[in-house]
Amino acid sequence: MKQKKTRRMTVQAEATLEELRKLKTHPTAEELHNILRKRLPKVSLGTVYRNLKMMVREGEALRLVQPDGEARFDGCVDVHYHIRCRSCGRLDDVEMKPLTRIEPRLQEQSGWLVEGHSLEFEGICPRCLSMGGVC
Amino acid sequence: MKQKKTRRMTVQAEATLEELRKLKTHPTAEELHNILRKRLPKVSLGTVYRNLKMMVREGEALRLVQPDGEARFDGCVDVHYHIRCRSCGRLDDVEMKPLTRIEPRLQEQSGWLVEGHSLEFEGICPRCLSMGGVC
DNA sequence: ATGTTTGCAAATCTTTTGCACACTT
DNA sequence: AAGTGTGCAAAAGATTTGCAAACAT
Repeated sequence: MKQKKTRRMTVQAEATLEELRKLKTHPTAEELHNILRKRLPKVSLGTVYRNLKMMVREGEALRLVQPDGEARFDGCVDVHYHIRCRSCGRLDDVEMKPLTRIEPRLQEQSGWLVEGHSLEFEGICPRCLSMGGVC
Repeated sequence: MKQKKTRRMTVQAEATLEELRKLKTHPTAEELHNILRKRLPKVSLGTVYRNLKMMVREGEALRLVQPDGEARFDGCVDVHYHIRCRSCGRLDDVEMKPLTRIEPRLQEQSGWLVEGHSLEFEGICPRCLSMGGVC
């Protein structure tokens, strides 16, 4: 028979989820690691990755891939959209209510079972605009 | 003064663009490399990457990042959307006309200069559906 | 002739994994 | 006590880069 595979609440896992939820900057694993080190000086990057992966699997966090392939993480799992700055790379949330009609419509005419969508904008952020597009 | 930096049309670059445009499967660099080898047995993966990067920079191809961070390339640069199968990973084009109203609307109320968007659906493809979700 | 592109291999970068030990339950 | 999570370092996978030779202009 199978093992129980019960999930344990360690200080590392707890702190990771907590800090991620606190941040609104969609940090990379490494950025989050640096922040966590202030509380837990010996926490390893590998552990951060392991816990982030668990959190994503359990639906407690989102994993967002950047154009360069690096991942950013989001502690808010409600459906929402993002916008990325082409100049400085920052990733912000967007104030826009979720599109609810497109999924059923696509499902009808496509033959796919449509289970979700992600929408990401790109452009230049206010800060970079005020600095002439370079920041 | 600056160099000219003229782009040269080598057989490798030409074949890469040609094969990519022919394919509708959004291949990875490695998949494309394998296809190219049939025509150019000694073409290197590095060269494929270099040419793909140029093509993306010049607006001749799109680079699409997958959840695992690996990139897929698309020789069609018209605005269009994709859908990814959660089961087998395939990435198809979607028949849907581009959303034209969301960008200006977002720009007005956000303070960003909005220059583009990408929309990607996910679900289960017809083939996986017919095989019980596993293919 | 000049300067860009190539093939090769080594280097880089992000993420994963094996292992022995610590810790949660 | 049983078995999961951790830290560390090594491994893996994708992409980039340095270099000398080949090639396009």
